Amino acid sequence: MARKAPTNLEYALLGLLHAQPQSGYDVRKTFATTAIGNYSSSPGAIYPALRRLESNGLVTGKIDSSTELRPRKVFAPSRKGRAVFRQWLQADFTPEDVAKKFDDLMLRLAFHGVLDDLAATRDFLRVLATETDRYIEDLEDQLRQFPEQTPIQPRLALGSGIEQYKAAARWAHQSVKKLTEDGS
Amino acid sequence: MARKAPTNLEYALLGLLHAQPQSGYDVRKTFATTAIGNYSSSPGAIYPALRRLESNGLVTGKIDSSTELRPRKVFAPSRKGRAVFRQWLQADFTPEDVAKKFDDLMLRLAFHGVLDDLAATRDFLRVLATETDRYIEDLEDQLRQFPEQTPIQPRLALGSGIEQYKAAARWAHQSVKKLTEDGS
DNA sequence: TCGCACATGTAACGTGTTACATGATTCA
DNA sequence: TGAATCATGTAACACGTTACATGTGCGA
Repeated sequence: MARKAPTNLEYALLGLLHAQPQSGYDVRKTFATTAIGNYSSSPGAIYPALRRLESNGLVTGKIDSSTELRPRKVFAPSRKGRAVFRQWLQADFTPEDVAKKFDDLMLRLAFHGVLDDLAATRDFLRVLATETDRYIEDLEDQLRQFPEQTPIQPRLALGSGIEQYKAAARWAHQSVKKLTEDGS
Repeated sequence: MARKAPTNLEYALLGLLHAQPQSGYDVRKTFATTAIGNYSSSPGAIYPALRRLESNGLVTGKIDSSTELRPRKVFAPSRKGRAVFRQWLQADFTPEDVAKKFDDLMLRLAFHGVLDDLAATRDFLRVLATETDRYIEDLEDQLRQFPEQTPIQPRLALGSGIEQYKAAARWAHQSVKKLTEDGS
């Protein structure tokens, strides 16, 4: 065994199927119209990913012929799929994740509700907040270490990143507070 | 002809070579230690990309045997490479770019200095600022359209995105102001 | 002598992109 | 009749990831 970990797209699909069993076409619409991750809604990505999930036993597909249109294939997570998904949600994350894969962490957060454990979400956000604070210092160091004559454009680009991470940090701290207040 | 457009990694390499002709190993170090894009420093990405640039005539490589270590291959942009790079910097961008490829735009901004035209950078930021404002409204609409019973986690995840884009918008507007003041 | 920094590369693999194919139903 | 929407899929392709290969010089 020791199967390879699912890709982010596969986790995103698994998450959507947790909320509501649905077809590939349905999730394509979701990807096309909402800001979830930034996953492509291209059929060449979605359908093969659903196939992989199915052949790994993480979802089960059933043909729904009840409609008069072309039959839909509706997928739902299996018990194993649910277990794998929960483990992904609860996995530790590293400083590198904050620096390079912030979006992945937001994807996990978006689906954190399936754990049905606000304390877990609060802890997640707490770690995120402190790691983000740390990374901001890192970025500010990089800005300081730019040589004197560095033109303004790279400074601006880095500055944009810093401002965005600062906003994320404020948001994370505030969210922890919010969850602590109405969660206890 | 009608060559395929370079990848972002290739543009990033081209940009670094504009600042200073250097070897693959040199750029790997840069990628490994700075926040430039989030490009990987893996040799399996860098060396083939440099090869592609070379075979498309965008950079030229010269063996530098002056050191006693294993000889380095130092790359520099060609005339054609410089032209292609400038065109990339000046290309229009779409709302989709702001929504899904903000990082790419920051990469372009970081290298905008090679245009040596502060007015161009200011215009770039102006468009970026207004498009970002627009996208924020989009995201806030999505948040409002969440059904009543939506759990808090997806709201938080979307909220994080909104806060980050708001920070980016403030930064962009402020940068325009800064460039207008000391640029005229 | 062991390992690390320098320096460049290759091979297998998996995944996403793009473009195409198919076919039914609904509406103008 | 033709176009749009529903719905699923495949094939070619290119790129990045991971892991491996190779070889020198230097410091412990």
